[in-house]
Amino acid sequence: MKKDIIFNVIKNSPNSLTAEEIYNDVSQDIDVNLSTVYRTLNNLVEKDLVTKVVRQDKIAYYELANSEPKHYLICDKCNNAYSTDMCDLDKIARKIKRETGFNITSHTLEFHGICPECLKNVK
Amino acid sequence: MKKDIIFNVIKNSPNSLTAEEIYNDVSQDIDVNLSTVYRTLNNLVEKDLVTKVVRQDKIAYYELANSEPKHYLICDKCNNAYSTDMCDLDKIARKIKRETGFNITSHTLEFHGICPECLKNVK
DNA sequence: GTGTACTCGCAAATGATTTGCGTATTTTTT
DNA sequence: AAAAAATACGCAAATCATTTGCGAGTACAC
Repeated sequence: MKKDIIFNVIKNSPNSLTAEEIYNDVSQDIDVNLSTVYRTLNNLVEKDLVTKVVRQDKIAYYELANSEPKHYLICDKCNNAYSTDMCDLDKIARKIKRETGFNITSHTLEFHGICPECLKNVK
Repeated sequence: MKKDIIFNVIKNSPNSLTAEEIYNDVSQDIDVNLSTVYRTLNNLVEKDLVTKVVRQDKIAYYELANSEPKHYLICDKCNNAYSTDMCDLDKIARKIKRETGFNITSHTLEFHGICPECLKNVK
């Protein structure tokens, strides 16, 4: 069924995707409705197979759950998102847990700025 | 003018506010339209007086610019947001800049989990 | 005083996402 | 395998935060 096809698109994508990107991709192979994509996506998120992250642009991005942490470098010029694992947040999370008693289960981190590509073009 | 009143609400609030919260607050004193609040907010953000952060709930939160970094502990039960500065992201940002050439200008960090209050009630 | 620039309110538009509902399609039960 | 129960899906309309067009009101400049 369509759920598998949608899930595969996410599984095979190196970066997180919007519902629309997923819809466009899936549409090339099968006939599907955008609302079905959204419904399926919510389903996959509920089942913890997919992670949904809302970024500053207010659009939800989906990616495989348990894939590496959701830390992005987002270029404010070209709007591309690069992910990075260059961050030791787990340590910080543990510290917060220890010192505040807040039971942290997930986190999102978004760096904004200008990517090297765009920096070149500015000059 | 109304811009000052709106700005003051933000200035005097210890935590970040939604447009609607600001609207409700301001409405107690003066007659104002919600679209004016939004327009003013965008204005203040443009002038770098106010910072806008979109959280995972897809709602924009506004706070005084240059106030401490935007790191939140958000409880998924009560939905309260606690801010924390217990994180050394500037160091990480510098490292990323150094190693990738990405020119980072800002960042947002959101921890999700259950706050100590709600943890108590669960049991 | 007349022009020019803001500031606002109001109603309508936007855009991502959700939902109601009727119809297929699959799965379970007998 | 047929009937019953549960899902999956398309379509159109609804949602909800936020934005925008437009016309009226207000302020400050020449």
